[in-house]
Amino acid sequence: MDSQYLNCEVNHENSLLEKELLEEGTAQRLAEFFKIFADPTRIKIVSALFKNRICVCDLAKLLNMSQSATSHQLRLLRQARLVKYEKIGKTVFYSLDDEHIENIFNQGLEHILEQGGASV
Amino acid sequence: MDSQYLNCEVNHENSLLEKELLEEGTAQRLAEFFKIFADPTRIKIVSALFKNRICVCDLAKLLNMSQSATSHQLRLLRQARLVKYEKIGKTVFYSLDDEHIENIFNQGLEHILEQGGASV
DNA sequence: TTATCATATGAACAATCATTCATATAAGGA
DNA sequence: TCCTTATATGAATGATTGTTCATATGATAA
Repeated sequence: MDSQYLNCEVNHENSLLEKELLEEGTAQRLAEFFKIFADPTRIKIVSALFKNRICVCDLAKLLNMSQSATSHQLRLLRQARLVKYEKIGKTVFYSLDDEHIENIFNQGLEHILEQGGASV
Repeated sequence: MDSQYLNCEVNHENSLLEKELLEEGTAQRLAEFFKIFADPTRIKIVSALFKNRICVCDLAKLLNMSQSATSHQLRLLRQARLVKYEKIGKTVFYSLDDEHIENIFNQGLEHILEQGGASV
């Protein structure tokens, strides 16, 4: 680890590689963002909110999960500003709050559908 | 947990909600897919491969990471079929192998750039 | 062959994370 | 007021994951 330069024995003209690498902070934030989609429960929540405004207790029943688990996941989605909520009486309704979600979600879906049974 | 139906005391006309929920298997595969983008190291690898074909040792230096760690991450990307490789002599060159990556990646990037400093 | 370089991989470990359990808040109804 | 309903959240726990370390494979050079 003494050289700053790219230097396999093989010499591949890579002098401008460093410029193409995402900087640390950006990579971190981007990873944080994708982490939100990296869980089946949250994926299902997002898919449920796609066409509906849903309260927590209905969502919990729909997911067949505890109210607590559902609420914890909604908190993550809230903190990432992917959902917004609206309190009416005792009930809190959640809905989507980002235009990119639909695109990213669908592209991911397209990907896994095309791939067929290509998991390892 | 005795009722299968959506039944807050509040009645919100939700009778068709169940159809909108992604089924378990799909949600799981989609989450698996996004999990690959959910790590800064892999994000950086993908960003580096965007415009280049790179060998493992150069990539390790570029990331300032050990050869082993780099190789482990490349294995995940390989298993997800997001990268392909080409062995030339001792050297293995990796490159991107999916058309959706660029779109998903850029949409994510757009998202975090728009958001500014909106982390919680 | 023996040595070295490039890469891959199993095991171990620390860190992160999703869920559960218990409890808290806050709104209505009796 | 007291009780119930809807939601939120801190702490604990089991599972998952990224990295390191040690080692293995496979190719080239001497």
